[in-house]
Amino acid sequence: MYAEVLIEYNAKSVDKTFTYLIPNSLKPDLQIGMKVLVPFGNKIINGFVTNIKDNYEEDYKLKEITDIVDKNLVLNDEMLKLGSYLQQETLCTKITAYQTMLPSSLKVKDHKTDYSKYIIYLELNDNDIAINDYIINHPNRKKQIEVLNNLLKNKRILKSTLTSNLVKVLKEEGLVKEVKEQIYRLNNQVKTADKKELSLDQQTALDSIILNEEQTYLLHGVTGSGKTEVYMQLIEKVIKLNKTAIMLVPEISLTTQIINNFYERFGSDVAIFHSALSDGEKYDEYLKILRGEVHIVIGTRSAIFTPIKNLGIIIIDEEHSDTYKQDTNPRYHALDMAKFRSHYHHIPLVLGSATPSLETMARAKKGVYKYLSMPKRIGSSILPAVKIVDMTEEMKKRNTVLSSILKDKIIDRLIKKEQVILLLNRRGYSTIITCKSCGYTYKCPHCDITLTYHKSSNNLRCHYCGYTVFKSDTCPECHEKSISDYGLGTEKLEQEINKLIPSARTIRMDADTTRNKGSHEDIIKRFKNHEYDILLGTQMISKGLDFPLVTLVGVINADATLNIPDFRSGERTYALLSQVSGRAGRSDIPGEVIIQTMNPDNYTLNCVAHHDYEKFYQYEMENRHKLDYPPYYYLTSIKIASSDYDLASKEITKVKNYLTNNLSKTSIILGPTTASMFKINNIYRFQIIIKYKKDDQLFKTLKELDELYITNSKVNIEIDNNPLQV
DNA sequence: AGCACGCCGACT
DNA sequence: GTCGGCGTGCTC
Repeated sequence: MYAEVLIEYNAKSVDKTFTYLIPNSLKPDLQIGMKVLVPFGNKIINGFVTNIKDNYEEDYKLKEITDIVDKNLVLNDEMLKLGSYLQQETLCTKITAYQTMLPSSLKVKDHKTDYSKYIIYLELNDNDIAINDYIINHPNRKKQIEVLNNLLKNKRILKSTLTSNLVKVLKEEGLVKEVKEQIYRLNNQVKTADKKELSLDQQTALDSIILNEEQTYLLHGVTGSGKTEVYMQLIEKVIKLNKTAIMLVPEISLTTQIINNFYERFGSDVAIFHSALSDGEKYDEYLKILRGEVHIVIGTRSAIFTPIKNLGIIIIDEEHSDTYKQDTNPRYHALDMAKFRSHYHHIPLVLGSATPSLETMARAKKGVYKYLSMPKRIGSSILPAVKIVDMTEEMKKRNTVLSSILKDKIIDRLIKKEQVILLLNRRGYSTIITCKSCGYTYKCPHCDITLTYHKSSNNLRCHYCGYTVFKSDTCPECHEKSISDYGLGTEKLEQEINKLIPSARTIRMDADTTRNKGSHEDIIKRFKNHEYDILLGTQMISKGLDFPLVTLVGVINADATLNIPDFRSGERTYALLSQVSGRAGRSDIPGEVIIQTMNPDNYTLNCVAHHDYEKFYQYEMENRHKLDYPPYYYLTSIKIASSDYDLASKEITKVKNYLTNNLSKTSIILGPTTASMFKINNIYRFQIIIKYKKDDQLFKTLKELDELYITNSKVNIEIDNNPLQV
């Protein structure tokens, strides 16, 4: 018997199978879809079995498979097919596709590593005579006799409750043995809640979703309309049919409330799966899923690859979130993978959002997806009133950070003992540091961007490569003492608020204050406990949090997100601002939102203010139509990266010619241009954008292009189908 | 990816 | 004349 094995070297040049002999000792266990150890060159490395066959024709001296990495882990037929779909879609190497599907803890270096966690019990060896003799012969060994008597009564004792020496002696006498039992690290969640009464909208949505049928649904529900309850009752229905469910959420750390809801409702029937778990935790959750011990998997993007059997429904919450697309290789979108699985099992796929992506909404309008709407908040709470404040007017009054109306309203909430959330989508202290006398600006020497000033550490940092330099008072160019800073970051905002409203207790949440594990949850918990009055931070404060005391949300600088040069910046701004607005007034007290901007007439902002998604959608679709952008056209981006500027620019021209000669004439090829992040970490990037509606030549051509650079060590090609950013 | 083999420049 | 640069090709 022979096995075809993919080698775990992620290089295009070894992206093919190698044939190995299967030794007799492994024949009973080895299956397609298992990880193995094989000799390759002069090393023993990991591999992945893609096929097992009885004969081998070629005249080549074969080596034997050394061992199986983990007998527990086998990818089934669905997973193998999903893997090859992933590989095709993203043009990644085959081995990358399969590695992506397995938890990273299984990239075993030392193959003896066992990620299973055990609990060890002591049990008696069944030898009553020896035990009796021992007790009689050693009457003064009281501790040991106590243990033996205890064992005669209770069968087993936790080893960890006894001293190691005591255990050692009993084992040496041959009286007891150790028994290992595998345990899971995350466990013992107790079901405490029952299902809630549904509103009419919720009930209609729930009833409209047909199980056992392949269909994608868009569940369009405003913030606070109770989407989570619909998900939970859907899953209950699925479980009653003895089937299982996967629910994807954007980021686990930001959605702990959803997870807790699920734990409360479903107890230990839930496995969670995301990248912040430790290797051991991930291994455990993966095993639970593989062994069929849970019916529900909740997780981030990568959870779409968990091998849960008998799948009955897939739910993607906050469907519009960018986090569902991986921005490193393989550049897959979880939605595509979900569609594959929905098709494989003939089951529904539910996309939930308050602000659907234009692509999704367009498909819903065309009837490709079934459209379900929940336009009202549940209970007595209503959507907050939103006011746009013209900051050009405020600037004249020297109110550079807080408009007078926002300041007054904050003070009002402090008096009423209510809470405030302030969004500023830029971290650090200030965004630009320049010399007033010579115009010098600090830029990163490795990247093509300006450095951000961080006051707490008094240094300047590059937010792309992490380059850090100490800030001096004098200009490094002209040595004048005229360095000054412009632009507003969260750090400065916090300081300004402490200055303007000294009585307010503020807490800041951004990438800088949440670096340590658990700090995120800590900030949320302390704010919820009303240890603070104001939570300020970047977009991470906008997601899925439910603070009943928050009645005011302020957007400090709406232009920060609006002015990002990307065709999706309007869509992102709409989603972000609606989401953060949704944090206001979640309970009985109505909420209020203040949006500060230099562009008070901006269409997108006014749609946000009127909670008018439909109007925004129509307007934005018109723009997309005029400019041939998605959803009217598909996009593919091709980047050429090299540390050699001239080489990269030469190669991108070659790529352009190749595309022009091979793609269909209906496809639009734009560029080459410098990529939006032109120089990062001393690597230069040029890019070409392809816009197409239908191009039979596209995938073939992209593949050929990709292969042209297999052996080129100086130039790298990066192909991204349906990129989120261009 | 890693490693060996192989063909042209500055050195004990 | 040799040491060593990294270009090319192979690994079941």
